[in-house]
Amino acid sequence: MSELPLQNTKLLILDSAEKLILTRGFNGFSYKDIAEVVGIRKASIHHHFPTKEMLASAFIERYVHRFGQWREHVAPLTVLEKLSAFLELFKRASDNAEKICPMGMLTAEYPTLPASIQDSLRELLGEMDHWLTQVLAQGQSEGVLKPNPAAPIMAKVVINAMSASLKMARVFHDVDQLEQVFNALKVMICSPENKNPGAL
Amino acid sequence: MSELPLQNTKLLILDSAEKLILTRGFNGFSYKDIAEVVGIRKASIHHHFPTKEMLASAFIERYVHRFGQWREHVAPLTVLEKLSAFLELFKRASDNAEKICPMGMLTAEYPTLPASIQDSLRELLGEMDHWLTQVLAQGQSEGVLKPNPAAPIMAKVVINAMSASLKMARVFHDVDQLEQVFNALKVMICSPENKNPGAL
DNA sequence: GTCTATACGCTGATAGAC
DNA sequence: GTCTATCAGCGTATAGAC
Repeated sequence: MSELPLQNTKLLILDSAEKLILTRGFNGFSYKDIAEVVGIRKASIHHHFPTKEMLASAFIERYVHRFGQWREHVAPLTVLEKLSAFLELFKRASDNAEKICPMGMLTAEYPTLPASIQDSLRELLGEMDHWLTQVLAQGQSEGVLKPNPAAPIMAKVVINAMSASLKMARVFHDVDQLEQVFNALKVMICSPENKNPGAL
Repeated sequence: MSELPLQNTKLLILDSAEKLILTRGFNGFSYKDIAEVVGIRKASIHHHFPTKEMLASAFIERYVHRFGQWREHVAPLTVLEKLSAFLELFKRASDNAEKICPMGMLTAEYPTLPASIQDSLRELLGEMDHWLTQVLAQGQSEGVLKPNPAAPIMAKVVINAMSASLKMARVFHDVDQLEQVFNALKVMICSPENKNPGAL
């Protein structure tokens, strides 16, 4: 009667791994940390995820999957609405300046990561970059965004700035920085007639 | 006759710690790694730097000091020249896409860092932010930079984008991304009459 | 599926000889 | 200043009982 979750020890492990990876990094947490959160012995974790590498793999693959779902969810929106949704994505990822995004964490740890995680990370980065590039290109062809810089580079500027802003927000306990940086980016990429702050 | 360096074991340790921190992170290297590079036993390192925390402290304080020297060095330059020098700083920090900057690495590891390192990092971030904000504000008052967004936020966009670009350049073995992102930022913040790429 | 027990390398750090 | 020897603790991971 007290155990609402039926068969989800594996899910609990994955969830706490996600939180730990996004706060402390792949090299910054151990099975002991998860065991304490989930309430089982650390040896038991190996039954669900035989190695730490497989646990991290499951995390990042779920993240890729979720991003795919999110893309479908925002597909019907306009370009400017999609950009707003993108900001919301980062704000949610921030979790009150406690976490950062997989991009910010795992690219920093990159050389120390198992090869399979490096591969999955590049896939995730590629998908995010591709999505934003497409959105920005559409905005440029519609005229709501400035024609320069070209969409692929503009996408890199936006993603990189947002990703690093998550980390700065955490260091200085200041979630507002996220929104400020985003609004600045908006000013920098939107065509003049779309710059009024209330429009987005 | 074979030993050119006179009294610099301590310096060798600090140098290799710097390289290791900027490639693998504070949590990604050990005294063993340094011992192998420098050619002494790991116990000997403690004679020069009693704790790992003190070693990291020495690294970041040297970095802050160097940034101070660099600031003096570029002081006589114009705003646009200073921005160019700033790009060069990141290109040098990249070291052929092998390293990232202290900002990118240590802000990711932030919650796992000793308090003294967290403090030094915030100091470094503050100094970089302050310098760039001043430069951008001057550029805006001179009219070479766009008046929006305001200099403090514009500085955050630029620094964040550059810092994350270092990590992307490393992941994708593509140093050119650094310069592309920088040029894009230039397009986004420079007044129209200064946009010609050859000018900077 | 979870447990206990255990393996075993690596970690930062200390003591004391040279 | 560097060495050897040693430490306690933690890391991932395995074996096998229940």
